[in-house]
Amino acid sequence: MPDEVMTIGQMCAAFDVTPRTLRFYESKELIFPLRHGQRRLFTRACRGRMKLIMQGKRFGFSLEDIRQLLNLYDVDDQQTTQLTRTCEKARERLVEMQAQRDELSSAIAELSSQLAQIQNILAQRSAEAAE
Amino acid sequence: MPDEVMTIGQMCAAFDVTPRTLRFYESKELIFPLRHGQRRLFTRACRGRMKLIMQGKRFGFSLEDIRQLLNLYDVDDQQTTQLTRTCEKARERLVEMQAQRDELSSAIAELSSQLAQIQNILAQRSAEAAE
DNA sequence: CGTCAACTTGACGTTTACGTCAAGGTTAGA
DNA sequence: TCTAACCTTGACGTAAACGTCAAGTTGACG
Repeated sequence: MPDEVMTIGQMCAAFDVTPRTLRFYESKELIFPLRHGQRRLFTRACRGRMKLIMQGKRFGFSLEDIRQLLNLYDVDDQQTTQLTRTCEKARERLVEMQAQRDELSSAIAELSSQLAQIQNILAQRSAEAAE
Repeated sequence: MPDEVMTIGQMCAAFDVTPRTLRFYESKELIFPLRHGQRRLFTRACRGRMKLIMQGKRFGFSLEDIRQLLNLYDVDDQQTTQLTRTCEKARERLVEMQAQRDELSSAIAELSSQLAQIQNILAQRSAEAAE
């Protein structure tokens, strides 16, 4: 059952993406569906890769980054190289993400503060108007 | 002195942007430099707007959002409409930014955890290799 | 007067991750 | 057998915010 192969439509439903997305990923060599005639057939391996792709996207990796990481899986049987490289990439990304979050946090604080100021002005103004 | 007018080069130095950026902003009607012949001259008002633009960008507003907010300043003398509208926009943006930060935080947590897992595997493996 | 740096407009290019047709092939069910 | 649903490739379009030429002007300085 889990070895059942899936059509593109089923894949779309399963991963909440469009056919265009899956074809695009294939064209970028992120997934390698089989063929039955012209039709694509997505194996269990494809689904595994798709899971990793979706995760990678959440982490903010580019598709090209993801492709490279996925390729290491294939090439490196022992997977030690792969794991080491993945660690490096993950650490780099973590640093970026943390920096991004810090910047975002301070921007949030700043915007909050400015919003409060404006609301003060408006409150005063409406108080004056009520005199 | 503060009413001194600036060339595009001086503006670039002051705001750390390229000439292309300033011309682009003018074409998008975010700033309205004077002219001396063909040359652009950036007034104090321009610099004020540029400050707001740079802030807006930090907050993640699009240039189009920023343009609209800036325009309200000009149109609305009493500025009450402007301030109210700005508040709305700011609140909307704050919600988005907070959501973004939350998502980023959970992605960071997830990636950290996965990184830790991989590092465990590698640690085990190198321990085994040392036997 | 020359020239060099700084300025101008115009227009096409870049990036990423797909969206959106168009035109046609295939297959399952009535 | 016919049709509707699903699939295919190909190719152009989209968004944002500029980058990157090219070719021509202008202004200050020596």
